[in-house]
Amino acid sequence: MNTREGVPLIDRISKKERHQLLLKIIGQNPFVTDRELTRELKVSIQTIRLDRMELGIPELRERMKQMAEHSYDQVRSLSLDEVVGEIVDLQLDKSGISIFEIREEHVFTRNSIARGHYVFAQANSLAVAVINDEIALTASADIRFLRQVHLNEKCIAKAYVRSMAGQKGKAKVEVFTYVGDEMVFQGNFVIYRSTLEDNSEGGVQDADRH
Amino acid sequence: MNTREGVPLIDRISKKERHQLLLKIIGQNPFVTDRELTRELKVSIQTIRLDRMELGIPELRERMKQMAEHSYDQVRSLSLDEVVGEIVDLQLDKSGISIFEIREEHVFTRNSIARGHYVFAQANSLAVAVINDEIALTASADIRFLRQVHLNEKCIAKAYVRSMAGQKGKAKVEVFTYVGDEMVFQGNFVIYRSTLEDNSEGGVQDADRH
DNA sequence: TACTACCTTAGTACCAGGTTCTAAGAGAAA
DNA sequence: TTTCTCTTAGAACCTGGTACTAAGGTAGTA
Repeated sequence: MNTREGVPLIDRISKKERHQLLLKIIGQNPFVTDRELTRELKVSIQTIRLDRMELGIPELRERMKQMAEHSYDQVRSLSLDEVVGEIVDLQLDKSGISIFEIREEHVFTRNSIARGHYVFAQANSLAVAVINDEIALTASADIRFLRQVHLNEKCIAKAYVRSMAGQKGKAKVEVFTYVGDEMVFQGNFVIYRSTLEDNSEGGVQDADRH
Repeated sequence: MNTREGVPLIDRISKKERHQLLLKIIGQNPFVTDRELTRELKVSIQTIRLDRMELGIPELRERMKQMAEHSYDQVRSLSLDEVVGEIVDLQLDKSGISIFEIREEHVFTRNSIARGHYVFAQANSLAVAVINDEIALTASADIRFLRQVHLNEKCIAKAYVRSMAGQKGKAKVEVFTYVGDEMVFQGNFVIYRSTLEDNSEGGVQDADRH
């Protein structure tokens, strides 16, 4: 044990401890190089590399690549997220259907139950989308969460336009969300609509909606 | 101009065109190497590198690093996002305040008005957070969007626990959201709570909540 | 026609941050 | 003493570049 004179075990830590420390350091800062790690852990660069191998930690560049790819995927899926849920059927001013699968990022980590606002967001997005109007905004809503929705469940929301209130600027939309044939959510939305209200801005109500 | 025999200007494009193409290709796939680009653009690797220099496009590794750093920041801010909005005051089972700033990603691109479900999400998160319970889930809600919220506006949500319904498993929470001193949203939430319901699982109601 | 400017290509040296492999020493256990 | 694990060292090699020098083609112009 460290045959030197008075110095007994100064900062000599076990392999296991070093591995824990290594995981922690890389966890906190994934952009650290092996050379920087030698300074923090006081071992040679070869040891660092053996450690990474044992722990299955890829090299810095690979770590960055994975993060970059991950973020690229995320950005792409977020930009698709104009609407929460995928609209699979849409009859403007009549009805619409959207599908939304509950993933990790939508649930409480404690119990894997979906956060209410994601279920709401799907219904809200669909209620807005189904209104054939340039500007459609939620005015109010009356909602019920009928049963908990869990990780990996697929929510199918169906929206029906119930009343156009004589073009008076508001539409009522009813949304039912199902998992399988169980209803998990029900909401009555009142949606503001812009067109044909007071000033007819002419011809925009057929603008491209997808 | 291409002194060879019959072949006139076959896929000989101008520098400008090549630059446009280069930008497009890297835009579509930031993970492309210079070597791969030589195959797509039919020029030498030196030309590719001169082009990148002129256009100020960094090398592959630098591009990946930037994306990774960007996503790292995002992930960190997202993981704070257990709750939509930042909770600045919390008196469990009594009241809470959260702040949420409307950014680009929260608005309709057309008119920069916040999507309703973000405003709802802030209120819903706060309503759930204010309940001092292991498991708290939204059962139903009655909400009003009182005025549109625009890009860069700061929403301040205040939640008040109105009734504990005699520990019967439900709590009523009222949430008011303001921009400045204007009320923009109001919601009445009914929140399921787990503890002290039918089976007393003992001592968990003081579990760490932050 | 020659001169000049620009574009393109080739090649070399060098770099960071590694992998892979061989080898050897130190300390502890059998 | 031998054996084993842990640690360190060093060399060869890899990818995806940068930085720099040099040379050839092409085009326009005097």
